[in-house]
Amino acid sequence: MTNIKKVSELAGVSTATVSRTLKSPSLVTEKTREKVMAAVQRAGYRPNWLASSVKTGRSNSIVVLVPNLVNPFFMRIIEGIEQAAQEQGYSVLLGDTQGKGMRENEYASMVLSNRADGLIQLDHSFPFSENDASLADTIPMVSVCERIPEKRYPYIELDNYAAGRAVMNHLISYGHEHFGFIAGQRSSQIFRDRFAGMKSVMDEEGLAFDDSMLVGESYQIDTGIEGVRALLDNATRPTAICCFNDDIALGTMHEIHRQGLRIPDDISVTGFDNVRVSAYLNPPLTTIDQPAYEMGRRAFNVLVQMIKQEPLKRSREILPFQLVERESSGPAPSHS
Amino acid sequence: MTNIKKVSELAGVSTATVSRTLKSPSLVTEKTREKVMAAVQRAGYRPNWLASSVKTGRSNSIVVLVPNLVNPFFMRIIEGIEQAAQEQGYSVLLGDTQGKGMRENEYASMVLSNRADGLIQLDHSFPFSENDASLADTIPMVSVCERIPEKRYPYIELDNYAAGRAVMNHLISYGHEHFGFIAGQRSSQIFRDRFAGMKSVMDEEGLAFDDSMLVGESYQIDTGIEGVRALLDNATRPTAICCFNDDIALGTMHEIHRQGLRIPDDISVTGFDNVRVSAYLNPPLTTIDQPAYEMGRRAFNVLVQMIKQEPLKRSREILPFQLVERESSGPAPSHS
DNA sequence: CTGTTAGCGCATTCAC
DNA sequence: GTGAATGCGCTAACAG
Repeated sequence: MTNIKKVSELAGVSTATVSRTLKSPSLVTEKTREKVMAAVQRAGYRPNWLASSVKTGRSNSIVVLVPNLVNPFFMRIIEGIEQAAQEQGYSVLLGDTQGKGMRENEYASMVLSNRADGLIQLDHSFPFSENDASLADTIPMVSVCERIPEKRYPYIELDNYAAGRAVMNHLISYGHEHFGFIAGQRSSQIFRDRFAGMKSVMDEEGLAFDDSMLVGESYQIDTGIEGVRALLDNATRPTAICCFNDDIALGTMHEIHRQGLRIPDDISVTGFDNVRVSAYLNPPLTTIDQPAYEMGRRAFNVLVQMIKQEPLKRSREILPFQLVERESSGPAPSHS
Repeated sequence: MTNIKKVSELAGVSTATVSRTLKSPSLVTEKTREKVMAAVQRAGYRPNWLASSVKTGRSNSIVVLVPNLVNPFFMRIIEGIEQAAQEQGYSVLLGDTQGKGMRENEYASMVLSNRADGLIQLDHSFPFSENDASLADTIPMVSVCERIPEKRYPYIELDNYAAGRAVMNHLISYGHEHFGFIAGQRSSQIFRDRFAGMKSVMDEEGLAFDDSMLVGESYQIDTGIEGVRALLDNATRPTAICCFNDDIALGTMHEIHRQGLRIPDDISVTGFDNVRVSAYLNPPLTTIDQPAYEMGRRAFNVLVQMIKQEPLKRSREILPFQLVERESSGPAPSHS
């Protein structure tokens, strides 16, 4: 291990000068700078990042808590986070929680032990353990795309209510009247917002909603498959199915095809997220585009402000969505 | 910042005892342990991870270099790495390189500065800069799914040659004779292996290969789209297209459909990776399944052995693949 | 089993 | 502009 002392001896200066040369070169004469740099080069010296972090008390790392790594929507958010972090000299510690509370606790405690300076949560749960909760009040944390209930942490999200309305308006404009809904986690705020948005339009149009048309409990492909089976068992079949993310929509389309039905001729399908593959499905999926990359960037920027104790302009950022109309949705089939 | 000293005063013991109680509880009396734990609780104390790492010299973190975060195949590998790391008390620093050499250099240098103990490379390039290369010889590094040429680092990969053969045998058994190939990065070893495997079977069967039937330069959806356009412009149209990953296959299928052709009736399509969505495409994709998750786990386990300076049994692990036959491939169309 | 002591490698006072 | 000295928070060696 070549350390700062060795370099200082090699250069014939003090350790302080070496440190200064590397951190704030302007404080040092050009001549000594050259001497030091030559010695650094010759010794193959790398400042020990751990040691300097102990001194400054900041790790320049953040933890990102993500329920899983298979949902490409999350990855796109993380890409944005990572990019912004990289630009500002921060590193990203990946915390794949698998949705398990204990894992969340472990990763969250990394901030408490100075291993990371802040935390971005992609799920809707409060990640700290009971025991840590009291310590957690002052630590920098941001949630993105979801929202942590009953807590005052900043969050970045979509106007999910308006997005829900957009989807429903779109389908109604095609003459649909019977809808199926396949949800993800129902405990989260985004479910409530999206669903409320959809229902508000139905109410305005005088369309009835039946509880049996709402199925699904998780954001997975299989949820779509099982959802279709349940929905098509109903007395009145839906002519349009609203899926609460693109993964569910993928399973939904797959199962509809398997049953020999056509999309959108027999049933229209819509999603949420506008994941990369959605544009290339057969047929391409109508969905709500979320600016995932940008959401990630924003989340990091807000987090960094908290870390640097800068005052936040606002603790809530709502980003614009866009309804992307593709071929998976179309006119309702005429009555037989 | 509550530190170990405050806790020691609160508990009426020395700092060493506090440290011991937390790290190796068996070395202290039950009674003092209780005293200390009570004080820890009361002070809301968390050991400063940075400080203890400076002492031990190990960060218990590793860096994972990944060309991009949108390819779900990579994410599955990272999931395996992260899982294995978590089990052994390591954290994963995410290094999204975007395939850029400078980014690789930066992330790789984290190992040189004690920010991480080791490195897993998912791309095929040597990640260190010219300048760092000499220091890099002794650092723990593993590559997975790709292989770093001219270097002696361990790697985990598939028998890509055999997999290439399997794909070609499958298609030939369906009577295909005219093939198109849409490749990803041609500079990598896996391209050479897979392609050589395919070609070896063609040679054995006396089937000719024409350079114009090989197109594509990157592992992206668009590559598939452009690839199809190029291939279908040829004098003799292929009846089967071998894509070098599932993303390319996705674009390929999309463009074939857009041109009004049917899969597999007019053209068969095969992929590589068996990404999660591939099973749900319309039609489902025939592809080579790679045990990505397991590859990630293995890579981490090998890396940890290197970090701990344990001798490696072997520096090369070949994992089994599997040809997954789905509906995107079928009998060659009969001659018109 | 516990306390004292001495660092880990570096950044930052304070003199000069 | 530079050097000497101090300490970040913790762990490990040694004594007792």
